[in-house]
Amino acid sequence: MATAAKVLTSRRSRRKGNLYDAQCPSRIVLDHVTSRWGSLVLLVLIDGTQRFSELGRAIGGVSEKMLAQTLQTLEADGLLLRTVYPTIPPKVEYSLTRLGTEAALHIRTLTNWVEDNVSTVMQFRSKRGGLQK
Amino acid sequence: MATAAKVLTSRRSRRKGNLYDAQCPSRIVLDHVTSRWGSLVLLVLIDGTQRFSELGRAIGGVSEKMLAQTLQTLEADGLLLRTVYPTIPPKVEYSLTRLGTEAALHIRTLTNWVEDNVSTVMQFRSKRGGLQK
DNA sequence: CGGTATCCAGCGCGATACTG
DNA sequence: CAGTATCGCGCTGGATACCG
Repeated sequence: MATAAKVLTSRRSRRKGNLYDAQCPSRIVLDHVTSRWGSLVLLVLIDGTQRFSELGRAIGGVSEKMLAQTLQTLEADGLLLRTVYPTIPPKVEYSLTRLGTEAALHIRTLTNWVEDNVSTVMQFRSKRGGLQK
Repeated sequence: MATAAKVLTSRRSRRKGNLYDAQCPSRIVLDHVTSRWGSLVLLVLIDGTQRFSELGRAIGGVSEKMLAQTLQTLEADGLLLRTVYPTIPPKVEYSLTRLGTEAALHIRTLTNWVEDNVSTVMQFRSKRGGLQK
């Protein structure tokens, strides 16, 4: 139906950016804050400044490589601040910027909702008897 | 310092689930709703019921395989409802459940925030001159 | 139309080793 | 301590073909 197609088109054009494109900046930033380790870093840093190794221990199960990569990305996005103390041994602290704090609070809202509703979801899944993936 | 470790421990135990474990149900559900195509499906369905091919066209760039897989996952999670009309040609409609609507609105809040702030992030990135990944 | 089945290329990510 | 460099495997996901 042409009408249905038209409705869809108008719906799409109403959106500000289009997250539908993988190259879209919004999509990229969204991927950063919702990524496996990105979201956890943001959540941990809500509680305050942390050092590199503290972050690693607090999160758990993250390799140094992925932690460093994640931190670089979030810093480049302006979501967190990296402070280097030129001492021996070296000491580097990470904290949220204003932008990062906003992002982190949104992530926390989302994760809180998930945690509040996960039992409902799991009941649903077990009834269906499958797809425990 | 032992104290720092203690603080961290107490911080972690304060959380309800621990998203830090990849096998944690909460983490899995979070991955589903924030996944590449999962979030887009939820956003599109806020506007109302859609057929399989309509979803595909509305989202754009998604393969049939990934769309089907995403829809199965979200249906298994109880986030969306799949209605099959046994006609020829077949017709299948997808709509959000109450749970799915809640999730979708949270996703929309997050994506709206990202779109509102993406310009700030991009300015930040271009100043730094690198990491356009 | 609305899927499933199969194949396989790319790269995300962990493991390991090394550095200032 | 806080990383970077390199290698290799595993799984995600796209392309293609087929089905009810």
